[in-house]
Amino acid sequence: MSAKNIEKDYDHKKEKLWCERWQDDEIFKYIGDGTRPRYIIDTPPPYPTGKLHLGHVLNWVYMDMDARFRRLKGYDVLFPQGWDCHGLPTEVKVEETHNIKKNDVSRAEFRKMCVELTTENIELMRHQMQKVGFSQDWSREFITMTPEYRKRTQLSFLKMHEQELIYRGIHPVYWCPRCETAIAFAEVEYSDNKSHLNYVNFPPADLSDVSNIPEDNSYIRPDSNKADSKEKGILIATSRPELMSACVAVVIHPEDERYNHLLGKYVEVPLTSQKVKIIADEEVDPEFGTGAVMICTFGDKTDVSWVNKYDLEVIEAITEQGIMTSAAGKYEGMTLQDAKKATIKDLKDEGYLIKQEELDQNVGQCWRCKTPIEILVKKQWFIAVRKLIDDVKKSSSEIRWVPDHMESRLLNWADSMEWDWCISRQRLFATPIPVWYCKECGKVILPNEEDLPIDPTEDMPKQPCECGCNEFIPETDVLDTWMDSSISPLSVAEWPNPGYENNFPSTIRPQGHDIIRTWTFYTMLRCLALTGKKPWEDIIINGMVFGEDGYKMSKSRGNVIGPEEVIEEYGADALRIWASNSLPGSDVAFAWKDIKHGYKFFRKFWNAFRFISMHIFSDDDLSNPCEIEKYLNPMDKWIVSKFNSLNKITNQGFNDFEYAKAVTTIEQFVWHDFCDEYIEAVKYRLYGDDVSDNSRIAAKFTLKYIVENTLILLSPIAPFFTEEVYQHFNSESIHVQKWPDVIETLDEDSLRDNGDLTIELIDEVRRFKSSNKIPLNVPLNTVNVYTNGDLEKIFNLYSEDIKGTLKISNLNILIGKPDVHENVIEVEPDMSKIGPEFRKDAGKIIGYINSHSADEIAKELEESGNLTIDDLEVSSDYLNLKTEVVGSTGEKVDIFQSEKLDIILEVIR
RNA sequence: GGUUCCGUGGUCUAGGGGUAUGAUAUCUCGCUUACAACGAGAGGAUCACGAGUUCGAAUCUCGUCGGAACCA
Repeated sequence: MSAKNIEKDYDHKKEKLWCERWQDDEIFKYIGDGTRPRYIIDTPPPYPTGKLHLGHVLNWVYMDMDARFRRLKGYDVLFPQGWDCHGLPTEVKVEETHNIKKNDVSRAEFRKMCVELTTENIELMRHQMQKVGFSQDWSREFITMTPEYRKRTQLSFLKMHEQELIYRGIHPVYWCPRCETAIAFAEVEYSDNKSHLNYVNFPPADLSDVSNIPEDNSYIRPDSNKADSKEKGILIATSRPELMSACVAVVIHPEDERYNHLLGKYVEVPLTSQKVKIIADEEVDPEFGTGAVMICTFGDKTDVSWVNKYDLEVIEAITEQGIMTSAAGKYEGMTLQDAKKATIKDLKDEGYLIKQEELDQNVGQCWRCKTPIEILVKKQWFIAVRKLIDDVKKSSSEIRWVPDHMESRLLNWADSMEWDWCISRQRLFATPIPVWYCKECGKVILPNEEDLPIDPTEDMPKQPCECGCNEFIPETDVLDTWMDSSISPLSVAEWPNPGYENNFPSTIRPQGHDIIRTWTFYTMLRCLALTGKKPWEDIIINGMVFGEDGYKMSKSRGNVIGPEEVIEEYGADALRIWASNSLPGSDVAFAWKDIKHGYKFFRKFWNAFRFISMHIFSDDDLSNPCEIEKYLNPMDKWIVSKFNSLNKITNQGFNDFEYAKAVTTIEQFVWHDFCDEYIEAVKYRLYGDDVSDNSRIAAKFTLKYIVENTLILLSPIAPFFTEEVYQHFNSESIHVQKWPDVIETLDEDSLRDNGDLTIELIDEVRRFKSSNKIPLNVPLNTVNVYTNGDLEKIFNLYSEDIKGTLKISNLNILIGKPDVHENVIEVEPDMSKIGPEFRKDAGKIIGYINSHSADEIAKELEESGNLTIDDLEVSSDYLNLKTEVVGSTGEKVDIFQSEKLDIILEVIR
């Protein structure tokens, strides 16, 4: 191969050829036979929207770098990809595209349309993922809408039902009256709203006709004795007067002196006239409104906890559609809004309403349609989350969290669980709840495991009910989508097939911090319930992606940038390098300049490769490292020792998920140590006529070694670029290579340090040239380096490289000082020495130095060797003296003093 | 409202008891037989504010203010 074949510029458009090749060669396939240590990734199954966004990219770049790194380290990596298909957005989209309502067609037909749309979207996203270079084993893909997956979800339902961790119960649930479905806590969105706080008089109840006053907290049904609206009872404040008909008690703070004489007394609810007791609870804020609150079924979450706590009755005043029921009396059939207006008007007319004031409210609404949610009492299926909280917390402590502070999000959430997890959904496109009810006795009938998956609306139980009845009512509700995705590590391991334990728990769960309270929590819970084990060893959390404006990327904010536009212009590797240059857990801002920076880095690396390609693919034989190593000169050893450091730092960076550290260290090494310093320092050996063959071959060998192996370190981050270059060295893919070994014989700090000092000297001469307006390539006649004994030894070792790199004809490295004067121009206290030594007196010394001129101090030092400050003796060891040199003879020389090294240069042009 | 994270040159960022790293932008100089989309140099930060601990605080502690995210 010769230089002619290397393109002038790196072409990122070639990336797509490599993805095809990798897929064809199946180099990412999981073996799973245990011959190599296993590394299992519990890949998140994204919702197939059809569009990959930068949040996905960040999340998947972490996974992909991890997968590729572990492969280099010899692991058998299982990196699967799943799709979490079920969900309301798809149903809505299908209704839109086909211009239908879901009930216009049969359940089966509607589901078919959803499956079609989802299949298309998966295909699109699969393709987009490959374009970013993600190295999943696509033969292990899992799709939650398939029969195989549905079988697992339903099986997990049966298993948990057996353990009585799943139950059907009457329970308050968040309900969207528009979507007519229960929704999970996580699906409730809160938004600030203006509303009114109504001050309503609840007059004292006339109990004269009531024969038996209940001993508990039950309310008393309306009777003929109607109270006078004007009679002063208790003034309550409410933002939801339309729920007055569902009022079952009034609650005050136990220490509120305005009201506590009323405790246990009954008041009459205006308009609907039931008589309710006044009770006390600490939760009431006496400062808010009037300090007296009505408890309804259910105005908000606190109502639910009070109803439970005080064993209050339940009055259902709202239907699933958000319409008032017969319990609402004359308001029956009205919408909530109409009932509210009518109630307020009636309260006013009848003299109950004392005043209204504006109220800033934080209203819970449906995340999808933004309709305010209600709390209804419904028969639903639940998972008994609270039984498992302690297990989840214990399991969490056995998992390594990266970063560790993310664990507190899970623990705080687990501790705040008040309700169980409602898993029924009144939708269509989801895994059916595998249950029938006996038409006769109402018994819950479950299918046999071997018959799964089933759809109770299409299949029937194989046996009659115990009561003899052979007619069944199918459960039409379906399962919450988290029921599918929260068994992903089990699905990845192909649970419950024999041998699943080999691949479970997963080694790692990579995910965003936004779903710790959902996906993480549910997965831990379900895996514990189903296997008794934690789902993963490690969990690595990525942050959210922000736009260039500093806010989280979102459509509504209009700051979204798609991966495809970045890839088109700068390539996937530039995008990946942006993503890699971040910390787990921290949010990452997108910035075009970061992308450009990555792009520039690849150009720089490409050019370095193009340069060395002109030399290393030559007639010189570089194939015998053992032989060549003998001829490595000090500069070669320096760059190899620096590479050894790089190897260790990146290894540790990848291992600890400190990707930013890995990528910046590689960049620094390539750009500065290798390109700016090493390549410049070997040119004379490549081009010079008076250079030995051995020296030339050693230089070429070193160039090749560094580039070839640096590519491997970089390959998890930039799989395309590194493959493109690596192909010039090896016809095998870079992604099936091994992580390079540290060359122990060349892994000494002295090699690195001495080389660094020499580089510093070379830089000083360059600075000298620059400040004297001498072009860099102009040869210098004589350079005398005056320095101390330590540096003299080092520089002499490197003298050939110094001469060659800087084109110096005569280089003399001497101990001592040239015939010049040195003037002290600045004295700085060296706090790192003065502090620990003089402790409390440190301030005195600093004061002395600041109040005396550099000249005075220099004079004192010269005369007595020390500074005498009161009773303290401070030698020059504790001071940093800045000096300037002035030539003392008439000789035509340039004098240059280094600020960093103990050297003075004397240059004769 | 709760929880968590974060405030460091104009902008972004590393570090985390001894006057601060790097990037980017700006200015100056230079065509290094790979790269001018390059290289060298310069200027530019009382490390959000206040108190405490300490000889010494950007760093530790407490408080205040500000920002963001997640959740209610």
